[in-house]
Amino acid sequence: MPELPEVETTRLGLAPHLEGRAVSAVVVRESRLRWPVPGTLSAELTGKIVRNVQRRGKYLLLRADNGTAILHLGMSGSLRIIPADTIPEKHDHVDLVLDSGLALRLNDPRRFGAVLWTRDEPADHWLLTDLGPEPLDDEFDGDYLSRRLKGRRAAIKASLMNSRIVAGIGNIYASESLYLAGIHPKRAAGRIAGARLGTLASAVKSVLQDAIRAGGTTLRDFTLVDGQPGYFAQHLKVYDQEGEPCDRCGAPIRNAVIAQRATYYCVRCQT
DNA sequence: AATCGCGCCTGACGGC
DNA sequence: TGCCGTCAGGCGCGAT
Repeated sequence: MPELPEVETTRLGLAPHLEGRAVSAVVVRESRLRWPVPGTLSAELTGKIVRNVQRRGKYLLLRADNGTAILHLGMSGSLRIIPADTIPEKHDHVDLVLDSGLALRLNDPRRFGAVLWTRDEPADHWLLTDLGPEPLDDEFDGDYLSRRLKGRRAAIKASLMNSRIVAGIGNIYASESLYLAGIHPKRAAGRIAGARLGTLASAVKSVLQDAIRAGGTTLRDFTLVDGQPGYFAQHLKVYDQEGEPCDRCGAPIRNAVIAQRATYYCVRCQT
C-alpha cells in the first residue's frame, strides 16, 4: 500500500502527537513482522522522549536521544493515534503508549511491515544506506536521472520503483508519473532523451505533491492517523482505471504486467 | 553490475 | 454456502 505520499501524510499526522512526548510503554502483541520486532525495543524506548518524526523514502523514523525506531508499513500497514486504552483489534501488532494518554498503534494484516531499532544514525542503517535520493529534493532532476539510467535496459517503470535509484516511488505513483510525463512504462530506461527525463522528474514531484495534499491514496487498508482515508484515489488518471477513457485522448487505459507488477498506461499518449 | 523470479503473509473477490 | 485460484500499495534475496 503505502508509498511515499501515504508515509508522508502519516508522518504529518503523527508528528504533533509524538514530538516532545515520552514513551511510557511499548506493547508488542505480534513480533513476527517482516523482521522480528527487537526484544530490546521496549527497554530502549520506554521513558524516552520522541524528539522528532522523520521520513526517508517509505521509512518512518522516530528519533529519541538514545536511538531511532525505524518503521515500515509494507503492503498493508497503517498507523493510528488512539486513546491508549482502546481495545486492540485483529492485526494490531505494536503500540507505543505515550505519556499523553494516547498511543501510536500499528495495524498490519499481511505483516510485511517492520519495527526496528538502531542506536546509530539511521542513515547508516543497512535498510537505508543504499536508498537513492528523495524524489522531492532538488537533487532529483533530469540530470540525475540521465546519469543513473544511462545504459540501463530495464523498463523505465521498474527503474522508477528501484529504491536505489530513487526512494519512495511504488506501483501507483510510478504509473501516474509516467502518464503525466507521456512516457511509455515499458521503454528502456537508458533510451529516453535527456529533455524527457527532466519532464519525468517534474512529473514525479508534481504527482507526489498532489497526492500528499490529498492525504494519499486509500485503496483498501490505508488510513490516516485519525482513521480517515486519503482522497487521492479520486485523482488517479491511470492506476486501477483499466478500460476507462484516457483524460487526454479518450483511448481506453490499458493494464499490462511489467516487472511482475500491474501497470496502467495510455497507449496513445505515452510513447 | 544489472535484472529476474520468488517468497514472505492475510484478505477480498470472482467463478464454479 | 464453500472451495479454489488470483490478485494486492513492498522489498530483500539468490540465481542468472
